[in-house]
Amino acid sequence: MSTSFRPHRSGDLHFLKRLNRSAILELIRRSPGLTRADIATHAQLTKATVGTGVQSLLKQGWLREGELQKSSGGRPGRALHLDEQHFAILGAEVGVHGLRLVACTLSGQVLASHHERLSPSSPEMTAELLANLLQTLTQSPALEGYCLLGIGVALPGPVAPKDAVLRMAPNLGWKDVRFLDLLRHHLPQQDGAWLMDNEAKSAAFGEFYFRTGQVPDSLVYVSAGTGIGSGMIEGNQPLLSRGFQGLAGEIGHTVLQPGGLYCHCGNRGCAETLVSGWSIRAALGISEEEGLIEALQPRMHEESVQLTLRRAGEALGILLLNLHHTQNPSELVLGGSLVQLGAPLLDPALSYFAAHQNRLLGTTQQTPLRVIEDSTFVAARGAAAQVLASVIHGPSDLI
Amino acid sequence: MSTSFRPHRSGDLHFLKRLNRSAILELIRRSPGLTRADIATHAQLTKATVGTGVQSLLKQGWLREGELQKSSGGRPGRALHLDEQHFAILGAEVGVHGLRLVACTLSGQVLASHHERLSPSSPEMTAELLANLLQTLTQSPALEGYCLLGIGVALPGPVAPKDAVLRMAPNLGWKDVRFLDLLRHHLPQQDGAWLMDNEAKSAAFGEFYFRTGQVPDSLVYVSAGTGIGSGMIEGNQPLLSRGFQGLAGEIGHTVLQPGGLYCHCGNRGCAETLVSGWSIRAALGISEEEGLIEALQPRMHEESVQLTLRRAGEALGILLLNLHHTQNPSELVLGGSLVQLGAPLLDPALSYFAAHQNRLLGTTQQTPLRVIEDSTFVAARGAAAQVLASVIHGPSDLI
DNA sequence: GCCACTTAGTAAATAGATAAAACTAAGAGG
DNA sequence: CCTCTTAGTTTTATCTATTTACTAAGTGGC
Repeated sequence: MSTSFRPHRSGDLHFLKRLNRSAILELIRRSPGLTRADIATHAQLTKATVGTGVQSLLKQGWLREGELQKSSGGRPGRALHLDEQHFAILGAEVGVHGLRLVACTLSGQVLASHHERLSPSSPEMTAELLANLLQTLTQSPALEGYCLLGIGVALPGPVAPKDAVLRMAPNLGWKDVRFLDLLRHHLPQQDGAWLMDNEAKSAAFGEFYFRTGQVPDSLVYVSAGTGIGSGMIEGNQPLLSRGFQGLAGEIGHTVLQPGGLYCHCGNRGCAETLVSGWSIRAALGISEEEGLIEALQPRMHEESVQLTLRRAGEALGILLLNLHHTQNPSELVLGGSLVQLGAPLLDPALSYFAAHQNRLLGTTQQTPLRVIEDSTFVAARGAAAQVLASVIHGPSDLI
Repeated sequence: MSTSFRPHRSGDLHFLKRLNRSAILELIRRSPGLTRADIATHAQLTKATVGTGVQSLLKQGWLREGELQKSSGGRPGRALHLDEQHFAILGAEVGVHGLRLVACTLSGQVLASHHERLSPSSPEMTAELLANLLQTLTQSPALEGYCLLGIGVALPGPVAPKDAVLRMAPNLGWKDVRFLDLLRHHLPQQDGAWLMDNEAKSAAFGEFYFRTGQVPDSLVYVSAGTGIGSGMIEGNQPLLSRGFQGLAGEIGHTVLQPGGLYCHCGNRGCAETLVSGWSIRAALGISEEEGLIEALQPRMHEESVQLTLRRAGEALGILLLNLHHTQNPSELVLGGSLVQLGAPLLDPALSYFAAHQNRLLGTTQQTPLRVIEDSTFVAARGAAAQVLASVIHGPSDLI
């Protein structure tokens, strides 16, 4: 159960100042080119408050002034943009088949990236390798002159909400790993904000946070790879929920087929027994050593492959529908390596979801579902987004 | 899809004052008897700020001073409590088989209640009847001298998140009903805060908000009645998510049995086809007119009844497990009329959940699950709790 | 009983934030 | 060139929390 004594938010004048500065920064982040006057309108602050806030954000290197706007019968305003040349954030994903690293700007633009294929190894060795790769990345010429805000790490398993422990990673064979501590041991000089989260949650956050213009009210990211995970973001909140034990979003272990096949977790009929990298491998006799996509490419015409993928796709469709009826996000995003299997898997999933989602309400309004073809760096970039948000909204002295 | 332009929170000095006042009030609400000094410690405010805040809350009728605390070598502090004699809140639930009304104090203590059995009728007639019953309730002697903060209404169906529309209530035969507007038409003189929500969400909120002492980090309430719904509250937030179309928590329509029985929503294999008041009636040939519990009581020994309830219970267990793997609350609460069916339904559910919940993490930590035997007024009281929270944290001038 | 010590709570002065009002800047349009 | 409009800054005012000093009210040692 739990239940620390967590009072409601209170604050002093400094807190208020920070709140308003971050609101200004978020507005410009979402809508580059806003003027001070626009911000005053949208944030419900006075011109004076916005003026001083913007001034300090300019000085601190968060913003830069842009061109004059077109006038419509008055003094033209000056556009404000994020300063893309001052701060950068590091993000990394520890995946079952390799490490992915990115460095990106405040807007999420990738300055440098690296993808290192490797087989699962111990937490310690993985942390050491990742530390070295991060060290190399920070020295890349693209990062010259940037000030690093921190490091975010996405991991393939549930992460406990408070104490930064990876509870387990079945496909890596890890259990109760304090990965950040291991990493920090090899990167002692790197300061700033450090955090880690489940990869689907990092990905969800990044897909939400780095979007500009129209932003959905809520978004669920479904990560379909060796396992199936999900993350939800809602209400423009800078943090996203991990659940009590870090199990929030573990939709791969929701039961879809009572009495069905045994899952590696010991339960029967988990969604992952129907749709996941490992269950497809098991069904089609593909070893861990082979790449799933590469192994299946030449066998796509086989009937057993088509049938397996169709069944997996239907299960994925059910998962999407169940998310619709539990979280009901205003947008769904589907990523992960299984997406590369293409139509044989995705068509049944998408058509099941499209056909069933409106039955209950009897409407025709479809929840938009976006499929990310290449999600290689999505989780790593999302982890960087989480770091950025924690700096902007947390107790940092950089803002 | 959606996506209004929703900026991050900003605020002025008045907002800050309100924020601190509500933090103080929430602390005392959760831990009656705290002194000003305790509050200063917990809320991280100075003694002076707490002092002036408490003073104004005393004057406005939110708080009252209590006894002196025991001294431990210094001036004893004075205990602060909610003023239980000044404000009251009305809550109502429109159920399939009747109306439930409560009036409660700031701590959730029920001052007066009423349960009116009736069969489904039109929204207009129901609203008129409820208005009359509320009117009567407000004139009950127990409410003498109380100042009413507002009215909350819980409804048996998805409520759209923004525009206060009951999207549908399958078991009432309603669709797109602006119930508050109908109700207000018959209660024009009643002012204060008005709101409505889905009954499971109201119940979830009330079970969380009116608890004192140790409070769970998150809580999911599962309402098992004619249909199955759920609501989740998390992170001490004063509001709870309805999802984009109001479908969040509609776990009764998650698919548990692909290709299973047809549900009234038109899909197949929804959880409600396995466990719900209507599916149990259908399976055992019990008409809408009879009370389900009353009809089953004498038939409990029949094998078909036992089998039906066992199967329903297993499905309920799967639902609980799936919630565990999607939301992962730190506490589960099970309520609704089906609870009255007792062990034949509950035992399979609870034992399934207990046996399967720890498989993934391999721990022995059990998520506490509380079964509410009599949840008659839980949703109505929860709706009142929502009103109270909206007054405390909203833009009211009462605080 | 006296006195040092401790903690609770209040009062007055101070600091720091946003707001309000006045002002300057800069363009459109007649 | 003048008026009107909008953007942004400066100055002043207001408001809130903090700081500091103080009063209140206990404990415990002597």
